[in-house]
Amino acid sequence: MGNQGAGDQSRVLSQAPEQSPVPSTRAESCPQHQSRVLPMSRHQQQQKLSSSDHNGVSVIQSQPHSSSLQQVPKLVPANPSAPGGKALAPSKMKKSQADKDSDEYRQRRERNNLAVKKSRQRSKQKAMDTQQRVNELKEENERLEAKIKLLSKELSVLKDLFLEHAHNLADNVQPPNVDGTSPAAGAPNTQ
Amino acid sequence: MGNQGAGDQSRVLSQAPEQSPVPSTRAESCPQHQSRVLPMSRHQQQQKLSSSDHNGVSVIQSQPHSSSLQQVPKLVPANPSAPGGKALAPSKMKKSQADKDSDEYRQRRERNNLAVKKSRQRSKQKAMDTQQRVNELKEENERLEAKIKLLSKELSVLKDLFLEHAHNLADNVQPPNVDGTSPAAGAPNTQ
DNA sequence: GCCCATTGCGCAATGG
DNA sequence: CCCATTGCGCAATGGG
Repeated sequence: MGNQGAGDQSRVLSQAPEQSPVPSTRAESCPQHQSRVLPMSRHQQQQKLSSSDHNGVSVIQSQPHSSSLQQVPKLVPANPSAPGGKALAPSKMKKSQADKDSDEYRQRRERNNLAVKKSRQRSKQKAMDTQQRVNELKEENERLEAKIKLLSKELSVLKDLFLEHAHNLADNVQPPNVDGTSPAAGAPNTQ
Repeated sequence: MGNQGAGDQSRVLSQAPEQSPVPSTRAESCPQHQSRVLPMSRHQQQQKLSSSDHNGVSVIQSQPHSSSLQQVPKLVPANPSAPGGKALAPSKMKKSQADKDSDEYRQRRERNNLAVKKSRQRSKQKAMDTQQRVNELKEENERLEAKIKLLSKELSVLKDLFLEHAHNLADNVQPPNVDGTSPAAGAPNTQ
């Protein structure tokens, strides 16, 4: 959605009502610029790991409302427009073009691109780690379940043994007594 | 990297060596086009969830080598250039511009953008689910550990009881018999 | 104020 | 041909 252009000189086709809720600042001109050699300063490693370099992309950016908000130019090519109010003259705008050609701008972009690449790589790694953690935990879980099973079995065996023993006592120690008045060896608690 | 421009009509500033390792296909003109209202056909829901709509971005695309490979135009605005060989005349190129303005192209882009948004949303969701899974498994683990602890304790208590009982037997059932010839009530297996 | 990190977004290539 | 996924660059924004 974000796309909107002011100086569209052709191709109006069917729609294009030029709605633009923010009629303010708009870029008109649109030279090609680019072709930057990119000094690759900074860390200058130019890893180029996942290099595809598939396409040459030129991006023409118009700072519409962002500038109208009179914010700081941030990374964007020092937006000298937006004098204070909003919606400046729809004339000269090749200015921003120059900004994009600026050495500084390209450097900033380059650095940001690296940062982005790094960030994404980390993000992906983190995701993989999390998945790995899931697998580990699942394994651990199975181990624990098995142990529980074992312990339970052991416990039941021991209890049975106990019971049996009690019976033996009842049978051997007090064989004559059959009326059930025997205090011990009652219904064994199966707990 | 990829960026390069040919038809910059003004503003050359300092650098701009116009290197271009791929002298082939290049876009020159650079109208603003855009302002596309985007019919939002297809599903036309226009969720606009994370809407920022921060900027209007025009992208001028040159299909350098990809076209030289004489591949199918894919999504790119039907690249009629690349007759067969490579590196075509650096002249007319407003053609591709028209392609980008094409209704079809915009529709394809729009659909792709939606697909991308959807895909990313799912991806993010999946990541969150995985994280959630980790938490659940961790909890489950604790539960199991606790259970193991409990069972172990129970088992040890039972064993002690067993032992004690055996002692009692030895002491009460056969107090007179001290020579150890008694068959029963030997050393209880501690197992 | 600058820098890096993160995030949303659009484009294009590619896989299914 | 369509959609899904992925790599990438841009810009906005957050935190130091």
